[in-house]
Amino acid sequence: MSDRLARRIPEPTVVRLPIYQRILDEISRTGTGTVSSAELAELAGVNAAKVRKDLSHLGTYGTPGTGYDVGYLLSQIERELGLDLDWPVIIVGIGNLGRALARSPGFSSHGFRISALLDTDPDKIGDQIGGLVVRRSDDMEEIVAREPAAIGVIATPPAFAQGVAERLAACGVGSILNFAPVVLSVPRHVLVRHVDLSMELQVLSFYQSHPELGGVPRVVAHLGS
Amino acid sequence: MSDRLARRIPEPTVVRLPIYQRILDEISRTGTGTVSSAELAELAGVNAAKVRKDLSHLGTYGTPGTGYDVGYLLSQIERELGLDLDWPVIIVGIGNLGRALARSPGFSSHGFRISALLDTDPDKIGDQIGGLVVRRSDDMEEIVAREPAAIGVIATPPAFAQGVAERLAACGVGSILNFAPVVLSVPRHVLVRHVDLSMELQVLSFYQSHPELGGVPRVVAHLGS
DNA sequence: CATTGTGAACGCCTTCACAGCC
DNA sequence: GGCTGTGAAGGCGTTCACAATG
Repeated sequence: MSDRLARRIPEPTVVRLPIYQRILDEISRTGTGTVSSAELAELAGVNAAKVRKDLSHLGTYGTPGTGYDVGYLLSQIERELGLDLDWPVIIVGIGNLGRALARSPGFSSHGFRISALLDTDPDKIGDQIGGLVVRRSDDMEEIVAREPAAIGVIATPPAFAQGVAERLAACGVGSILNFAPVVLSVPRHVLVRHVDLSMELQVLSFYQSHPELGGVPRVVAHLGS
Repeated sequence: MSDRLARRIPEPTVVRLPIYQRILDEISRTGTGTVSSAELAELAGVNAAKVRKDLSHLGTYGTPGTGYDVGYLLSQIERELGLDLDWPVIIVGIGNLGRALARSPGFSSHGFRISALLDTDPDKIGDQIGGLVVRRSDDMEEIVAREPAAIGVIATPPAFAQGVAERLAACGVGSILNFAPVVLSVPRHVLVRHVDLSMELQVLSFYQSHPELGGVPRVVAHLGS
């Protein structure tokens, strides 16, 4: 189980990999050379068995009696996540949220790179945000043709999200991160993840109105589902 | 199965309830009186069996041969989610994201109501955002004592998130929505949900670098879990 | 001797399929 | 006839527990 590729990795594991990545990245800066599954589990808020099972899907990177080499494990996880590649991101909808995302460090590191900012509002077009100029949404096709984007981020009002999604898909964008509160319909080959901020509030209000069910979730990464 | 409370509702179902809620809310505005599980499923991007099973956890609200009464089902879901209650929300960290959240319609509807905006930056304190004034984070205890908050939203830089979480918990906040890229540790009775925007990008880059695994997720709600 | 990797048991959500009902 | 509610079957991730290993 240590070499081949194309072995399937369960989605819950994929969602946890970025957590391990961040933790290992922090540990690696403090100089520690090794971590055990128990330590990683503690920091990630999960149990040790899960950590070992998750990591076993990537390969046999641990040493019995010792643990995992931090730097090596980190590099393997980053490779698995594709963070060693270049991921141009195009953000459509430069309202408050779009602006926040454009300035977010997480959108400009580890292979992610914002390639364009698009909006329809003439007042916003031409604005500079983090070194990029906001351009006309109408020019999406032309812009992406010139410089392809791998990931499209939709931060528009809900009414425009489906249309934007279709155009992004037609432009060849491979995946979409959707912040608009609508269910998108896109070609089968386009991957969509949906982050609905107010949905999160509603889940919290559910559990807070049902203290009987209280003990259910401790920490949920989602955005995870 | 139609009356009692305290029957447990699976977390995946809870996470889908807000989706149904939004869809039913839209449908109810167009006047349609009835929906079938198949129609709801189509709009929610899931299958009909799941819709029926989900709804059956709330009660027996459907009519065989007809479907569900939109208005009635909507009101039942909203009651289940606690949206008929008042949920004061306090936002800590008024950077780009905090500002975006403060202005987000989803944070000021359906029982949610922003009760305070907090930041440590003297330049921001006193700013008006959506009718509220940004106040000093140092005054959190005093502010919450005067007007309790049910939900705390953390939109601070990662280094401050754990400290803010502890203070929110100490103030009696029942649940926390955390946007900082750190795993929070809080008292058992405090519910935490974590939304990590850059984690979402990493999940997308994973699937896009592994086309072999391509067919795995179609639409993921999570923030989502 | 501490810790990994993993087969097996377990639990839970999803999907099926159909009886029951309008 | 159309559609719901649900028991049963199925699938899959989690947890257990321990043999294997440095």
